[in-house]
This record gives sequence, structure tokens and C-alpha cells, in this order.
Amino acid sequence: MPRSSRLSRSFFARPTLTVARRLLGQRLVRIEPDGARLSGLILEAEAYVGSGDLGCHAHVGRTPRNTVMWGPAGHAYVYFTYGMHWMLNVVTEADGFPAAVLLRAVLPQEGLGRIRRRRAGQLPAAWTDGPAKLCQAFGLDRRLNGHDLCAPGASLFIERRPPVSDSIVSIGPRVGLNTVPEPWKSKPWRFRIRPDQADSLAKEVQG
DNA sequence: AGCACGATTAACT
DNA sequence: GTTAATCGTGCTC
Repeated sequence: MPRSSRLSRSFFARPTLTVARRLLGQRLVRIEPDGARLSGLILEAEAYVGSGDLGCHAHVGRTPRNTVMWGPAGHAYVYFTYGMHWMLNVVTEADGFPAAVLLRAVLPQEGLGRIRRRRAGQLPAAWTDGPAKLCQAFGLDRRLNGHDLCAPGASLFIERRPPVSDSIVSIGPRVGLNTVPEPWKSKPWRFRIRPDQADSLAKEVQG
């Protein structure tokens, strides 16, 4: 029996809200080109659901930028914004339906030296507590766009961890949709581990 | 070819 | 709380 297993395509090929909620507490793993392993427990995720969701990039239709979202589940949708930031999403639902989960925060576990270097000048608590921060810390950019997280030998994937209890999860509106109209702006599609519970999550981790 | 803007962050007041 | 930074993207001309 392997000590850890990777989330398979069937995990991601489900309703996006389900995937977003169940990704909490799972472990994002990045194997860098030189073999270094970075990882962190997912603390925050948001659902972006189809072209009818005016907060989702897919609402403008299929473009070169967002085309990965129309593809099969379990692939990384990595996009660039604000002239300097990369964001990591995991594609969800059926092939042909554009949807994804934005990973917004992780609790660093492995590769702390490299993460610290990439996030130089920042306190540890600010290393990976935002979607662009975690991409910077993990060295994720356009090279990972379209990457299959479920493929054997993937350099970016998610390891299965025990599900987290509803008691440590908070749900609220998505962040940063300033110009998105209602009701999309206020849909409670943001899921996160309560900040005061992140430590207890780390303690139950054995390795 | 030009333009407005963004699923953010860090550094301000 | 406010705002500059910075450029790929998608749209208009």
C-alpha cells in the first residue's frame, strides 16, 4: 500500500462546489524540475461554475486564455492577471463544461527553504495565504497551464488526505469580484479552513 | 495598433 | 482605508 495516493480524475469530475469543499485539507504537491518537493495543505478554495457564472472567466466564451477550463477535469488552469500575478485553478466537471476551483491558500509543509526564498522579506504566515502568493512560493506560472494533475509522473498533483469536518470550515462570498453583478458577486462559493483551526489541521499530519 | 481592465499584492496614509 | 505596480488578454478601430 502506498503511503499516500493522488486524487484521481473522478475526484475532479464532479460538481465544482463539491470539489472546492472537498479540496480543503488535501495536499498540493509540486515536484520542481530539479526534483525538489514542495507541498502544502489546501486551506482555501473558490468555485467558478460555467459560462453562466458571471464571475467565471468562461462567461465571455471560449478564448485562448480560458480554453483549459473547457477541457477534461483534473488539469491545471493557470492564468496571469494584474500584470504580475499567476493564479492556480483545477478544472472540474464534465469535459466540455467550463468550470474550475481557484486555490487561494495553503499551509506550507515541505520545501520550506525554497518557499521562504521565493517569498523573501515576508513573514511565514504570509508565504502562501493568497492565490498569487502560493503560485509565487511554489514557482507556478504559464508552464503549468494545462498540466494534467492526474497523469502518472505529473509534477503538480494533489495527495489524498482525510476529509476535514464542517466544524472547521467557513463558507462565504468569493473574493475580488468587484465589478461582477449580483447574484454572482455574493454566491457563497468560497470555502476555507477557519484561520484559528489551521494549526490543528497541521498537528494531525503524520508525514 | 491601441486601449481598458483584471478571481492581487505590498506598501502606503 | 487607499493606491501603484505591471502586462497579457480580448476587444475596438
